[in-house]
Amino acid sequence: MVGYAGVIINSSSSALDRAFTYAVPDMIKDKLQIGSRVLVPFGKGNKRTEGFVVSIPDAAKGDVKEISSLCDDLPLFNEKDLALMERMRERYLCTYIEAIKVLIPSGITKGIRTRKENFVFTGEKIAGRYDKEPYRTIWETVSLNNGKFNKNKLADDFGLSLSSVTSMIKNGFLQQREGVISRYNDRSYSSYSKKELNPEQRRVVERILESSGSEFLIHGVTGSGKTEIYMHLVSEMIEQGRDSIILVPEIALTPQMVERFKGRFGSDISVFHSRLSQGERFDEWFRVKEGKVKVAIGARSALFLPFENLGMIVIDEEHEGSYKSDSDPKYHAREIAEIKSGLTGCKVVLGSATPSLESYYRAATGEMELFTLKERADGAKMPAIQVVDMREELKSNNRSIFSQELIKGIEECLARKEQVILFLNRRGFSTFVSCRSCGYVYKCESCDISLTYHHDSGMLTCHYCGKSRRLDKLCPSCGSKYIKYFGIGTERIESEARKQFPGARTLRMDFDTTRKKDSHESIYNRFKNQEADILIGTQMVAKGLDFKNVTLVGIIAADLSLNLPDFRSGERTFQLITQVSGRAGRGRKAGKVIVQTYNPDNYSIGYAVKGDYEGFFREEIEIRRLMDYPPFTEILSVNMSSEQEELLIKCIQNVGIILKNIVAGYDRIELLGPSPCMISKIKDSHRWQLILKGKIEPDFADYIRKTIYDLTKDVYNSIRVSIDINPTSLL
DNA sequence: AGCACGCCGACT
DNA sequence: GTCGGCGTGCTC
Repeated sequence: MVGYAGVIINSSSSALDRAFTYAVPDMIKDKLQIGSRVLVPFGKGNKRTEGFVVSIPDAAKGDVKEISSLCDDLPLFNEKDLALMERMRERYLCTYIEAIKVLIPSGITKGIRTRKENFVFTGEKIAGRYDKEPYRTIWETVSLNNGKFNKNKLADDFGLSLSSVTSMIKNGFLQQREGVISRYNDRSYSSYSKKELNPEQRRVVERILESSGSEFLIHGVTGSGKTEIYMHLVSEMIEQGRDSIILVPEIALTPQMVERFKGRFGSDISVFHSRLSQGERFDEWFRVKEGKVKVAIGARSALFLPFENLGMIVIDEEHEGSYKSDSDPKYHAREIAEIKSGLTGCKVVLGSATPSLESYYRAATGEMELFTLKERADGAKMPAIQVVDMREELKSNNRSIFSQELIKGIEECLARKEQVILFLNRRGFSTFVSCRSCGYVYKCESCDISLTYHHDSGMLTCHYCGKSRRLDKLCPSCGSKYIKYFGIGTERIESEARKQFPGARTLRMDFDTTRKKDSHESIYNRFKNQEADILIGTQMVAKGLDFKNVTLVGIIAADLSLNLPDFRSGERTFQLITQVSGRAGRGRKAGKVIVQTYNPDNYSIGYAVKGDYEGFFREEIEIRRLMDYPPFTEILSVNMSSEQEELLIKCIQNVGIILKNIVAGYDRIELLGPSPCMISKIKDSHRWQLILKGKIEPDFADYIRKTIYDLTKDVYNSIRVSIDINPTSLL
């Protein structure tokens, strides 16, 4: 009997997105499994192509070719992963190969192997002419460090002669054995011992463990001790012999968080840091596969680590946008976790101080269990929040970016030798530069966006394509020297703060100051050690940082995110204000937050200031219901981009007409557009979009995908099409 | 996506 | 008579 295998070809073309049947040669018959990586002859030229086995049928129709070879000893995914891949294909309209590529470490197809080295062990007892120095010392040294080093490192570290070591190996007094070394950076962290839970925390842990439900939402104010709950759950899982995955937003993968988990779980843990090299990722993936790891903590990609016995997935700060992938497959970590839960029976624990509307709605309707933690675990008080109406400041002739109230607050805080965080969600010095004489605005040549002036570098930078150019002293259009700067960024805040509070030491934490490796950690530590009084930052100061001496947080412009034309802008504003406020008063001292805004009456600002999530939820969910937005509907956005604007418009309008006809047959689906995107050009690429809103079933989505694919296949090279289910924003 | 096949014009 | 341009269609 001949065996066959269904193979997915490693090619990005969606025309090849199906299994091809190959005959399995006898040689590899007993080793080949679902998930095996193979080389197969493919196409007219029978070019050796990489593929992945996804089925083992016992018959094949028509002519089949034979698999050339098996690439690895072990398969890279199993049948559960296969089921996950199918679901991803359905949900995210991706290809098999795209799904496979998020499941396996990227390095493997590029030929990355485990790194091996020859380690030195002691051999026979030295005798004869070797029974003297330096051989005795060498033998002694090796016996104390048996198998720990290779011969070069041994010679280097202990000042031994490499040639003597080599000759001892040759004569059998020492021997070399091959061992796998990990590229994993094994920095040691001080141990972080288990903390007693308060009754509220203990109730949550117990309830999650005993419940037969699979999904839970912990709605806990910042500082309510969610992390400690996670740790207790993980410990419990380890005792039951089950593994856990802790997902945290990229931005929260701070040394602090990692430190705590490493301190608690030691070498049982794998950290999926955002900047792991391919080799390091590969090694971590295999450590998990070999069962050497019981807990993984990491960004969304850690979800796909090959745990055999998964007991729990925690998604911390579940509302965070970074849980949605921006490259294909555009999956959402929360959805993947749910699918995995369905496949493996693991529990999914979501945690947030500001849950996403989607999750809270599901908890409210009983789809998952909700826990609400209203108190900070250490008994610290929630900070008092005060709103300052910036329109009043203007009326009383204060044109500075700081309100009187904020200036007073900072001065008092500095006088008490306490620290301040100032938050503004925009980097640079000024976001809009124009000529007062002729009205010329500095815009990016490649993008439809005004350039941001960076005072540090003296450059005008495009925040979309990254292009920079020097700011001319004279207007390039009329030659006038009256250049004016509008729109504030973090750099400007820093320079104003220095002017206003000359004695204070400032630190800035934004994309520009954290670009270098470890600079994030360094700024964090410097502020923590009170080497600065005022920390100015963007988003990244909003998450997870825990500074005991910070008693004042100033939100410079709460409305920045409010005015974006996106249905989630209210939710974002609420989240941002709440998260940033949570940075104040985390120690014994009471905290205070000052929120500056031009829209003090806006509901999301109002509820955030009151710390009233439920109130915000009730109002926002009604708006969503009325407007037919998620969670009541789903959104399928179709983005098309091209350097050829005319071709793009013609093409997307054509697609629009066809889709309109299709949608007419569904009474619960609505088509919006085509229209140019908010940012209509990025990197010389013009961007247009179509939006489908309504009850979107997998079959319908697949039909739409196929239709669009057919309509654009002849312009494949000039127009890029991207389809996204429930995008994070519609910009 | 590659790759071969095929039909047509151009060139030694 | 042969080389090579790219449009078309298939890949177990």
